[in-house]
Parts: sequence; C-alpha cells; structure tokens
Amino acid sequence: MTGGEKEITIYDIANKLNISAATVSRALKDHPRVSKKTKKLVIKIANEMGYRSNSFASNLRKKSSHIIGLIVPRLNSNFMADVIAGLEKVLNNNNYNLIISQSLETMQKEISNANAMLVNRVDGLLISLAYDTTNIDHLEPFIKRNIPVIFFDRVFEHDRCPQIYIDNYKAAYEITTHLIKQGCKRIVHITASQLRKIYAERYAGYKKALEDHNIQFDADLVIINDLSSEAGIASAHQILKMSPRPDGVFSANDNCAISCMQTLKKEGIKLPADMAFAGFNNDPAAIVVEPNLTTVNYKGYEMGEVAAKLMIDHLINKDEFHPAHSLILRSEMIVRESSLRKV
Amino acid sequence: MTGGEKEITIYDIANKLNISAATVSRALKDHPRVSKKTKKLVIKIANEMGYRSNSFASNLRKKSSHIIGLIVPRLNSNFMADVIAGLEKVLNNNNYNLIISQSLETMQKEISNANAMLVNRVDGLLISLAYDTTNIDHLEPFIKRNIPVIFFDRVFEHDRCPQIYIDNYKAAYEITTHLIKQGCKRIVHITASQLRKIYAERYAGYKKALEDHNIQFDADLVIINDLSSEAGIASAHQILKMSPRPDGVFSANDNCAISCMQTLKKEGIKLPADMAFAGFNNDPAAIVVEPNLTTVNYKGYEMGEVAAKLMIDHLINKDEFHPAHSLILRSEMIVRESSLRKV
DNA sequence: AATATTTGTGCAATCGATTGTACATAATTT
DNA sequence: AAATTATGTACAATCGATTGCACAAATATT
Repeated sequence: MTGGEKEITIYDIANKLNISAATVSRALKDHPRVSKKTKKLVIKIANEMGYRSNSFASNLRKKSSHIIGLIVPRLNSNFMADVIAGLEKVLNNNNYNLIISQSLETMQKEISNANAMLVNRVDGLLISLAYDTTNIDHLEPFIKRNIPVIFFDRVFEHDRCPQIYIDNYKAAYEITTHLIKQGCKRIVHITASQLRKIYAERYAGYKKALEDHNIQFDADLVIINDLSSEAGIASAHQILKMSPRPDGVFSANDNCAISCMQTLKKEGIKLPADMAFAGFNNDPAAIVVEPNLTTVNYKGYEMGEVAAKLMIDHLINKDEFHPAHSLILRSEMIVRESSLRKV
Repeated sequence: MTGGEKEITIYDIANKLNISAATVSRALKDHPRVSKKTKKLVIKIANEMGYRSNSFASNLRKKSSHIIGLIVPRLNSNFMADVIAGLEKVLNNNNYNLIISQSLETMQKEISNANAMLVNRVDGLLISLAYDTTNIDHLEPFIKRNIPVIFFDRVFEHDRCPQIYIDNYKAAYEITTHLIKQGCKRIVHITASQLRKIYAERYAGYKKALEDHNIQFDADLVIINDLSSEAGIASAHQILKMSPRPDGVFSANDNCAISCMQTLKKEGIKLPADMAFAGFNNDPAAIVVEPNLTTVNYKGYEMGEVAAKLMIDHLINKDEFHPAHSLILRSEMIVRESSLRKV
C-alpha cells in the first residue's frame, strides 16, 4: 500500500496563481502587506487544493513548536485527569498542543521524559515531580534555553520557575483543627515521602494545629507510606494496634483514607463515633464511602486552567521579565459525616 | 531576557571534527558505513557540546513526526485515565510521543481537534468518538494520507480502520442473566445515546438475555440519559415511581449506578434485597459504595496498551497489508454484594 | 510636477537533518 | 600484480515555510 496523493505546498499554490511562494505564505498568515484581493484568492485556492501547512517546515524556520510538554507522576488519578482536562481546554483555545508523559513516580523515567520533551522542542514544560526526584538537573537544559518551566502540585524551589499549588500547610492546619474541635485528642496522620513539599507542608500544618491547641505531638501517631489503597489497609491494622487507640485520622489523600476506613469498619470500629476521619483531594469516592469523607477540595481542573494560562502568558510575553512568582490556589475544607461528632 | 546559548547542530560538530555533516548525521544514527572510530568520536563530541537533534528538520526531511494523536470525549474519567496511562507506556517504550485532546463530547470540537492533529502531522491517530458524532468525514484526510486511524471504545465502522473494544453485547447479556438468576423479574436498564455502538450493544445484550429467559421486554423499564451522577439521581426517582416496582437495575456505567443506588438507599430501598444492582466499568468507587457494586471489569489500561501496540505495528510495517481487523478484548463480570440475593 | 511615502510582490537565503550518488582508499580475491 | 569488492567519507540537493531586503507601482505630499 503506497502513500496517498502528494501533499500540497505553498509552491503548488504559487504556481497555480503565478505568484511567488513568499506572497502565498504571507497571504495565508494575513500579512498586512498583501492585498486583500490576493489574500482572498490564495485562501480560496488553498482550500480548493486541500492545502495543509507543514508544521515541520514552519517550526524549523520559526524555532517554535506550539507544543507544551507535560510530565506527571501518574496519568491515572482523578486529580491528574482533572488537571489535564483543564490544561487541554485552555491550551487548545490558544492554539497550543499538549504532549504528555508520565514518570511513574521514578526520577529515572522523569529524566528520560524530559529529554524526549527537549528533542520534541516543546515551547514550554509543565511538570509535577515524581516521588523520589531529589534535584532538577534534568530541567536545566530547558531553563538554559529559556523554555519556561512551570511546576504544579509537586513543586520544586527554583528562582526561574513559577510554582502552582495550594496552601497545603493551611489546609492541613484547618482540617486538623476541625478534628480537634470535634473532640479528637489522639489524631493519626498518614502521609507520604517528606521529600515532597506538599506532604511535608501538610505534616507541618498538622503539627502546628496540635501545638496551637495544646495537644502533645506524638511521632508514633504518624504513618508514612505511599498513600495507596493497600497502604490504607496496612495503616488500619497499624492503627488498631495503637494503644491507647486514636480517636481521629487525617490522611494526606482520600484514596488511602477510604481504604483505611473500610478496613476499620470491618473490624468493628464505629466511624465517626470511635474515630473521626479526614482526607485530602476530594476524590469522587469521598461522597460514596460511608460515612462520606471530610476532605480538602483540591481543584484539579482549576489548577490545570491556571497553569495553562500562566504558561500562555509566559510564551506570549516571552521577552518580558517574568518574576517567578508562585500561585497559591484557594482550597476549601469540605466537612462531611466522617468527621462530625458534635451536631 | 534574550535567548540562551546557540543550539548546537551537526554542522558545529562537523566543523569541530573537520568532517562532513553527512558523516556526523550517519554516525549519530549508527549507519553501518561509518567507521566505529568516527562514530565514537562524534558521539563523544556531541555529548560534550550538548547537542540535541532538531526534530523539526529531521521530521521535515523524513516526513514523519513520531507523534501519535489521541482524541477522546473526556480526559477526566477513570477509564480514560487508565487508557492513556497504558497508551503512554507502550508508545513511550517505542519512542513515540502522545499528543492529546478532548472533544468534550461534541462533534464540532472533535473536528477541530482532528484538524489540529493533521497540522501537527501525527503519524497515527487514536480516537474514541464523541456522543454525537454521526459520521467521520473529518477523519478522511488521515485515511487518504495513509495515516493509520484506530478506534477504541467508542468505535465506528470503516473498512480501513481497526477497532478495539470489548464485547459489550456479551458482557451485558451475562450481567443481565446474572440478575435474572438472582431472581430479578423486572430489570431496569439505564443507558445512553443509542448512536454509540457500545450502548446500543449493551442494550441489545440486555434484551436478548430477557428474551432467552422468557421475560417480557418492557420499554418502560429503559431509561436513556447521559449516565452522569445527576442522571443517576433522576433515574432513582423515576424508578421509585414505577409500578410495580422493579427488582433489579443494570446501568450502563458505574457512575450512574452508584448515585442511583445512593438515592434509592436514602429513600429506604434495601439493596440488594429489594433491588439488585449491576453497573459497568469497574470504577474504583464500585468497591467503596455499599453494598459493593457488581459490574463489568473494563480494563482501560489494557485497552490502552493494546491500542498502542496495534498502532506501533501499523507504523512499523507501514507498507504491509493490514486487514482492518477488530480487536475484541476480554471483559469479565465481577459479582459483588449489590446483586447477590441468593447465597 | 517633483518628491516622498505607502503598498504590493518577488528574490533568495535560511532553518538543520537526511540521503542518493560519487569517489577515494583499503581489503580481498583471482 | 591486476581486478574486484568492501569500507569510509564528502558533495549537494532536498524537505516547505519564513522573512530581510530590494524594487516597482500606486498614492499622497509638498
């Protein structure tokens, strides 16, 4: 099976109209120096001939691809799917395309993804870091080439790269305070690698809330794992062994909180009477689990939109000075039955 | 802020080594006619100088981008996130990149997405159709250019395009039969637009199962909506008004089934005693809702992998004859408490 | 009417990698 | 030793769009 018809180029159009390719090129991109008559004619013929601009040639000449790279730890999470949906919408409206890859939580794959993005000559890079990423040397080639790099969610400190995240510290502080106000005195905190700022900050918010309410911090109540469903089950067993038994749990994500809740329920623990629960993210399942889970609404879609807008802004005003300011999105606590012990 | 350092090209390497750019090019791609010594040297210098191949130039010359386009109705669903994760893994392992966009369930946006993919000169297109897509004229330019188009999940009949989907008819037949075996006699079916083959087939499987078990089909028991959570709530109210009251529900997705279940539970219906439930997809929330939802395991990740592999195969053996065979993935019924009335 | 400005178009170089062809030199075969 | 083949490299055209510059024609200004 051999290739279809030959692709139409601006030269074909130029030949047909007995004008130069330069004029065709200018006409197609609405250059002011081309007469309206010529423009109309060119566009008409281009359509008739089924012309499609060759982006390779254009990109080569213009040294820009109109493609934005995205690297995330995992594509299959609710939060990330929302982020991507938001990103895609905004980028698409601005005629940018999105090329995506996942690091699968390893720095090694993140590095190879970054290299692929570089070879693909993305105009900008959006990235949420893998669990074990300890440095961002692999992003230096972008920074060196003045390709904007924007961090979101799992961010990294760098004076040239804006960061977008929510105030994890504050959200964790609020939710812990809420649990305390519901009468909890021994609150377990389930979290993940403290290498990632977002988890470290949630942890810090948790600690500060305890401190501000005169509750002694107890390191034995802190469980560090990968926040998976399996980890939630394991956490539940660990909690059951604690003595005296905790009366509240604040998990750094909903997923882990939910499987933990289910395991505890099976073991006869009454929720929230025996133990109040709070999660983080507002996954769809938070309103399915019984009792419905108190959590922090982490707006993925909005974060995607904001990240894309910031990226577009950087690209359009490429030469302007862009302070690498960080954007902190508002998040809100959503109180549901899992934490309500007082009415 | 002006651009960083100049990009290194093969000419720079050639100059430094006093050899021709042609040799550099061949050395970098391990051409057999270049001596091992030269290859080593070129690679060494290329690394030292920080050379990155310019994909625009390469693509322009080779007329291929190594980019696969993906168009889906919505990015933010569990199923789709899984599909994308699977796709990305396989494509990435084969040095292909993935560019994605969402039609937001409208044919209009699907058309504009397709055009963008064409301009971006994707090497292949993977697509799951929007709700209201009635024809695929917008994909003809790909077919005409011999760019492989592969449908998955929401497929379309076309003699040049392979389709990947599960046997929806069979799965629906099985699950309906299961409900019947659990003693259900009046089974509601909640489904979506019959324009989409997958829903039409699930409907057909449902009907056939009734017929084979001598249960009279009753059109009043069929609810057609968009399968959203809101639609699930509305369906619940509709079901409550039915008389005599149905004793089973088969929803064409889990999402809708779950919100319907929750609404019915609030209204005092006992599940599964009063009404047995079955869904479709095996969303994570299916094991969170109480009672856990009987459903069909629709393996998104696997579907993504299979679709990607098929695409790679088409691209690598570009000139061979490819029968546009369809791939039907195995799906399995997962029986949980929501449908178990007999032990 | 002469000069200055605007408008419209074409020429030709450029972006960087690839590849068919040519041509040496080296290694083998007769 | 002559003829043949294999090996290694270079030349130059090509992919298609873009754009600085030149220049003619049309219009406006003095």
